[in-house]
Amino acid sequence: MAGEATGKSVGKSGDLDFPRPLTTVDVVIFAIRDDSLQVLLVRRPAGEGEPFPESLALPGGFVDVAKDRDLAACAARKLREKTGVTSPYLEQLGSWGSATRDPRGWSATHAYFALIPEKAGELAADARWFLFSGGRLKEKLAFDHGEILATAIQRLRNKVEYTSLPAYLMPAEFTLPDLQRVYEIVLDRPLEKSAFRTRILSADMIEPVAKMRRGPNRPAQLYRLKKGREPVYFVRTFNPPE
Amino acid sequence: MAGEATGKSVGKSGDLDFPRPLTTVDVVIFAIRDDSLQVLLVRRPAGEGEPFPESLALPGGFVDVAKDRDLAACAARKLREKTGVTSPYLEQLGSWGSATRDPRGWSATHAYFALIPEKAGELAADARWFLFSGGRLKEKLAFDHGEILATAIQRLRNKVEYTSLPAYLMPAEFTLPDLQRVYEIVLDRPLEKSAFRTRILSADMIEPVAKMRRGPNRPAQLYRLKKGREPVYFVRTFNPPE
DNA sequence: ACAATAGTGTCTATGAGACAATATGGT
DNA sequence: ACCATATTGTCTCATAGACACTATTGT
Repeated sequence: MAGEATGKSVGKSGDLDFPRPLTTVDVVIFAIRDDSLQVLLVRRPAGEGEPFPESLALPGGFVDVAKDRDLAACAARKLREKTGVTSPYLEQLGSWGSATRDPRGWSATHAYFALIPEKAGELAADARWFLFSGGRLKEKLAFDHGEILATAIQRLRNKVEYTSLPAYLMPAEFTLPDLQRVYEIVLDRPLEKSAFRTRILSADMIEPVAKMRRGPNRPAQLYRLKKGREPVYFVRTFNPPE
Repeated sequence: MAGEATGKSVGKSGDLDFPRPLTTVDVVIFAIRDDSLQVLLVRRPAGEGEPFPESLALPGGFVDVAKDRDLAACAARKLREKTGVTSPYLEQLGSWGSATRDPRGWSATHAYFALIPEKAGELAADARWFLFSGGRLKEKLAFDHGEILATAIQRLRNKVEYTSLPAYLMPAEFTLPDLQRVYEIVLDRPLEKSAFRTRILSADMIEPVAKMRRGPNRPAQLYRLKKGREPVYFVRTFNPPE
């Protein structure tokens, strides 16, 4: 994987004296707020030499070779710094690298995506939640972050069709109608109550707690995620997405 | 994603004078040969200062900021250099980065995986095919390439359950029993003939050519992939993988 | 005719989709 | 009693799994 002659700029064996791309990590952080899917963005600084000054961007930054053990730790650190959340659902999304995506030079970013419950920790000063109107964000993002965000949403929607991922967007205790609502928000289409309940309950992913949610109508059973934090994969998608 | 203060080693805004990780790209190349799934590996050089001298490794190497437009182009170039194949199925697998995976320092690799037909182009001198015995490779690989390879196999097996990916492992013309055999090789379990045919034929991914494969028994219809090269996603997996 | 593999049909089980029916709280 | 929502049940449909049956070649 390394050490072979790949071009003029790479010298003889063992020689590491050639230009290296910039290496960054970015995190797409999703949460359900106000009955809709929202993403956490930061405002870029306005300093001299800064690319995309004052633009909106995904939270992220350079890998710190002194501080970060590995990429996942770097992503977890950035998530923690921005949201205070320490143990969320964090999955690698992919990487984007090219000569032109950053005006400062060849750069590659490792993108992660995180799902956190609404009322998690304290938000950083420069971070704000943004919602999608019609499945799209209104504002333009710095770098290729718009593309990365679009990929993240696509991946999330896709996986929600056949996995229990939305469970990671829920508070500690929730009802089945709550969970179904989150599925519907992410998929942006209604689901059948009966089929939904059958699927979730037979997946052995949640367990009832000895409490009910009371309201102006029939109370609903409260559930919590089972210990095994692994997401569940269903053998069918929800709808034949025609 | 960049430019914020992330630690002592990162200076003030716009300052890019801090240590950068090494950036590489590695490619996991699969093909069906001799009725089994095989992967292309290279022998690492023995020069002084080379990590893992003479070990087996995935084909790959440093990103060449002068030569490579982007990561995908870099992966395609490495695939072409090793196999002569120019338009295969090439998908990003993920990235691995840490302080310790390469003894030369903090490094991050962008891993891709490729599916190519058996009798594709000319193999590079240092490259050889290796097969899995019992789903595992016998030899140890350099760096964390064993882990990357395991992830690739897992991803391939997983996707074969509900996609048409094995079609990219086929020659230009093939029969349905041929294709079923490739599914079975990758999944390492037999599939039902009838359900298999129904699924594939209703997926509208292949079309018959006006030829039959003849043998010492009933001839089989030959098919080819339809133009639209996108993989097909089925709404169910093959077996409830209990 | 026979062997061998290609291709089709039949029957059952599972789970989704549609939608009706019932249950249980607040007011 | 009535409303609103939770929860369950019924019926139909599509497709996988199992497996039997038919088709078509070479020998």
